[in-house]
Amino acid sequence: MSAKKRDILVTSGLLYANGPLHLGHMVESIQTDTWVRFQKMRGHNCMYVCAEDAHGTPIMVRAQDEGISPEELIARFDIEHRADFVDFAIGFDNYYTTHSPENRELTELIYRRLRAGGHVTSRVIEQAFDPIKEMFLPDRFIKGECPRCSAPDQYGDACEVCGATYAPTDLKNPVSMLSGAKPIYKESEHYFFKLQNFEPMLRAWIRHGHVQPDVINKLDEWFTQGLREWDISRDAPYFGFEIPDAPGKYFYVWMDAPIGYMASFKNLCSRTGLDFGAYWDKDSSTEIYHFIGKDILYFHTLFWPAMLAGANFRTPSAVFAHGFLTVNGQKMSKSRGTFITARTYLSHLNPEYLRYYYAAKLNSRVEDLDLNLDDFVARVNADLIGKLINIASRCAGFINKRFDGRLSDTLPESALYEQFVSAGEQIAKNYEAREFSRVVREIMILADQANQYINDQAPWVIAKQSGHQAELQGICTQGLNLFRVLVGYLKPVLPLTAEKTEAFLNIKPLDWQTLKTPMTAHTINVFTHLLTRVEQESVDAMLTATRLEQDTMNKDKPATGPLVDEPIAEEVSIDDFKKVDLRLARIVKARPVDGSNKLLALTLDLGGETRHVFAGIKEAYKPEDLEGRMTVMVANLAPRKMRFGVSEGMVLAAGPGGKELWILSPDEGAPPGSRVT
RNA sequence: GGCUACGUAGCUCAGGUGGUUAGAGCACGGCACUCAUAAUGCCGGUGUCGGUGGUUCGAGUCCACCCGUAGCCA
Repeated sequence: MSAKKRDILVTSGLLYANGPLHLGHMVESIQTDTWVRFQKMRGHNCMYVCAEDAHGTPIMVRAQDEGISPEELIARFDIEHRADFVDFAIGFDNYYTTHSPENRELTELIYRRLRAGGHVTSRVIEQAFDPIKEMFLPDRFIKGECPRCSAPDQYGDACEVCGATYAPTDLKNPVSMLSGAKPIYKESEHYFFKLQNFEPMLRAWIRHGHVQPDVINKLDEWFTQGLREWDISRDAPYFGFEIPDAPGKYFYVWMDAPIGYMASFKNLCSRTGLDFGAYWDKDSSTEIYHFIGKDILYFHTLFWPAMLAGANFRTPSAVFAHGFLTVNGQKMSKSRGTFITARTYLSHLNPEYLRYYYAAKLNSRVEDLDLNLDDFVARVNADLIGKLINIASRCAGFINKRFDGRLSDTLPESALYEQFVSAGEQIAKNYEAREFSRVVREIMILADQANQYINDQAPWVIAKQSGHQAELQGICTQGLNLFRVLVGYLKPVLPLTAEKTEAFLNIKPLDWQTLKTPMTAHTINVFTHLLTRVEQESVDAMLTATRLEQDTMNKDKPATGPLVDEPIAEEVSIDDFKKVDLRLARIVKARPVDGSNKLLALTLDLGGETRHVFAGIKEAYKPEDLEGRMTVMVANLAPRKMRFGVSEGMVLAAGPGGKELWILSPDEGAPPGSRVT
């Protein structure tokens, strides 16, 4: 262990002040908090700051919808988020907001320096504009049909059905999600950060151990595509900071968000007297680490270091990305009832169960982490209750009852204790490297050894023999000392259990150094429940509650579905309906149409008469699957001349279109030509 | 669609630079124990290492393609 005291600043990703925290957010907070607590236990000066991400269109729009100011909205989520973090024992040294004077000042400073350095340019671009709401629309606020596969209801940047990416101008039948109006296109001057100016600097930076090895490949891909200018401005109305010397223009939320890390730290400095410059100046020798999710690598490994370098600040020591959370092997999903919020979890389960389970599965790589709820129950109960807490539970009774809480003066097996102490260096290395799953594995191997020791010594046998009082006291003292070391090693993961243990053992807060000396000739308190088993019923109750919340939310939201997308048409009389002559037909032949990616040419047998019909169902059906099938057609529709020939009728089908289209089939037995009445 | 990563026992995961019969925990079966909110210890079986082909004396480990999962596409 290096005796040198390190100065470390740690951040985790900002939380968007637009919705509740869920168990996916907690992966990052727990990972970061565990690492920070470890550094503090090692005696380093480690500060953990974070903030609410408070700007941008979604927040502005939501506040409008709720009839409140954005400030009121972000204040509400700030309170909710803080409470969630406190209850999960996330020990921020400062939790702030990007909507702060410090952040405005720093954002303006960085912008001015970038501009002075020639790294900012401006030009007029064309952008979608909602004529009713009178505001420019982000891509995610425009929906329409995919230009490639015609899937309806797709966002302006990518199609979730076929995976195509495109510009919102490519969408067919685009509508604004805010007003339902068709967007128009308007010109506006935008400001750009010239990221490409920093390519050599960034290429060097990522090769010097500042990012994980598996991230370098991804970054190489971006370099290969070429770095492009980054649009850092948005037009009013926008909730954010106005750009200096540019009235009506605001900084894009992603511009001031990472600066929020600095602002939160600056706020901490003003409260505690820490030296801001010692951490952020260009020649700073302190360490700065950002823990983030893999989805925001681009911002943290390219834009952010480039912005800092361009504004004459130091760059981060490292960016640590983690994967996403899945629940029972699948993406968290509201419809599957696995979109579990932090608060719902907390109302049913102990936060340390989750801290332990995540730690047991986290490593230094950018890998997704699965919360398997059956495994969660089994693992927590087996490891924490069966192995760890049990050690104390099986020793404490004897010490409390037979020796009035008094531990023996020496350890009977000091070599075993020394072995536990020396294992601490490897555990520390793995903590430092964020290999928490290895940490947990190593600690559990030690816990097994402690249980073996007690089994071998059989204190319950000794207890029945007269004259072996000192031996009994020694065995239990040994067991409690091993337990104390294990809890010490797990303290970054289980701070609350560690605190209860410290109270039970009647000792000062554990750190890495104090573990090296055993606790002897000392009086402990009466053993109390340090941690209880996870009950399957609690997990079930949490899932039930999650489903209920989801149902409630769905009721509040306007329904979606075919009836909403296309309301039932105007009433007609039976005579009107009878004008349409629907007939059963057998599809005798189906073939693709040259030059059309939507149409199939169908030959239909009406039981004596043959019709040729073009049907727009090519994306939904293979021709060979249709041949021989019965279906329903409009038989008296006026023939229509098309580019590919004449269509003599129409086949009935339902669905929004594209791949989502289903033709009608009659029950078996009805002969072709039968009229539908 | 392009790119990146991942895909090992029923479950959750280990398996630097390719090398004897592929490992651990949980679960499961047997035995022991009873101090412990049944918690512990000992013994035991378990896998065509996603698929196909290739490089090699030898591949879970390297290469190609395919399938599946996740993310990114500013």
